[in-house]
Amino acid sequence: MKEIMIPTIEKINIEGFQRDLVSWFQQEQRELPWRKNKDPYRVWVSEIMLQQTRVDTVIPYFNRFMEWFPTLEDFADADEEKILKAWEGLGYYSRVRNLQSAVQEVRASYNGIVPENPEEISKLKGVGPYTAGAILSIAYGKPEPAVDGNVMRVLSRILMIYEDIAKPKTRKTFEAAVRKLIDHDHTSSFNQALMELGALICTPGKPACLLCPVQSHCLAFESGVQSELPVKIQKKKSRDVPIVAAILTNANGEFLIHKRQSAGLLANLWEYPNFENHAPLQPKREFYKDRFQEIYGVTPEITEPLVRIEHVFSHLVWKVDAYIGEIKEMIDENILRENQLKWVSEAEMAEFAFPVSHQKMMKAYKEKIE
DNA sequence: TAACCGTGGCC
DNA sequence: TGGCCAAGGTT
Repeated sequence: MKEIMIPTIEKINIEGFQRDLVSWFQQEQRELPWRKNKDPYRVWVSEIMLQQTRVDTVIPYFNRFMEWFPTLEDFADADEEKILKAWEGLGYYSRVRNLQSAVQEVRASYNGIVPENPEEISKLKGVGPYTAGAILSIAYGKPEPAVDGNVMRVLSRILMIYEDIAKPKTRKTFEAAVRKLIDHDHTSSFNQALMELGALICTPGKPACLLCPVQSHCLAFESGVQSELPVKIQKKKSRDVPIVAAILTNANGEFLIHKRQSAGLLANLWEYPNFENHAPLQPKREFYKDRFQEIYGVTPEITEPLVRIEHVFSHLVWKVDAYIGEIKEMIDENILRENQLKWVSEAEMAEFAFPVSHQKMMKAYKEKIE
């Protein structure tokens, strides 16, 4: 175990920094639903939702989640369809499956009490270094670092750290810095203050240094280099994936939906039948009909084009060509089951979680048939 | 380590 | 308009 050196930390007036940062937070913090109390379950849910997701996006999801699952036990007992529906549109869907798995583990192994030490809490699915530190410091007052993108940006400027924050090992440098800087009497406020400052003042583009409560402690401001920090290498471009999809109906006015596989992209979500179109120059309708038969065991009549949708993911882009089609013949129950297919009415469909691109397909369909 | 894993807002 | 960004974790 090699000790991490941060030479510039010697230049910081630590007590003054703590005082200015914490008092600013205690006066200026936003009122947010997960700040109403320190219930570890609520803190936990909020931290998972907030991973890579903006506060304004999370707020309505969090409030609805607490209505649906007020306690840890309620969530532990919920069925998978319901928890995915609670997450529909938030993205990174493994978060909610890991959260339920972890909550069930807490109930089974810890008598329903979220563990308050780093070793145990870090074993829970979906709880990494950041989330562990956030729960421990916010809910339990433990002096643990909670290093997210905000904290790395803020402290890279305060301490003039030029390490590339896109590299995983860099997080350890900032954890070491937080361990030196953290106010042991106000762990919750201190950690949240670093993030709040990053969100409101010490922003990526043009930081509002003139409004900053810790400007007098900031080495980057002192040197006028705050806009050069943090150092972050750019990620490479994502690739395009051409997709053909179809909203398929039967004589009863029902829609054919398909459950995605239990691992990987959009795992366990429902979707309209589709496939990767590796032969985009093929003549359309008969070719598509054959592909649907090969993949799903159903033979639709593709009647007309519906809409083109671009679905941007972190690392790839779906270029979706959506069509409308009909299935005239009766499909055997075994075929439906084996291929994870289901006929549902419009009302029933509302119980299932869909990716955003497929929600857009249905929206376009409804507008078209009006 | 680097790739995978969503989505919406912003400039 | 396209790249960047947002309270990351897993493999």
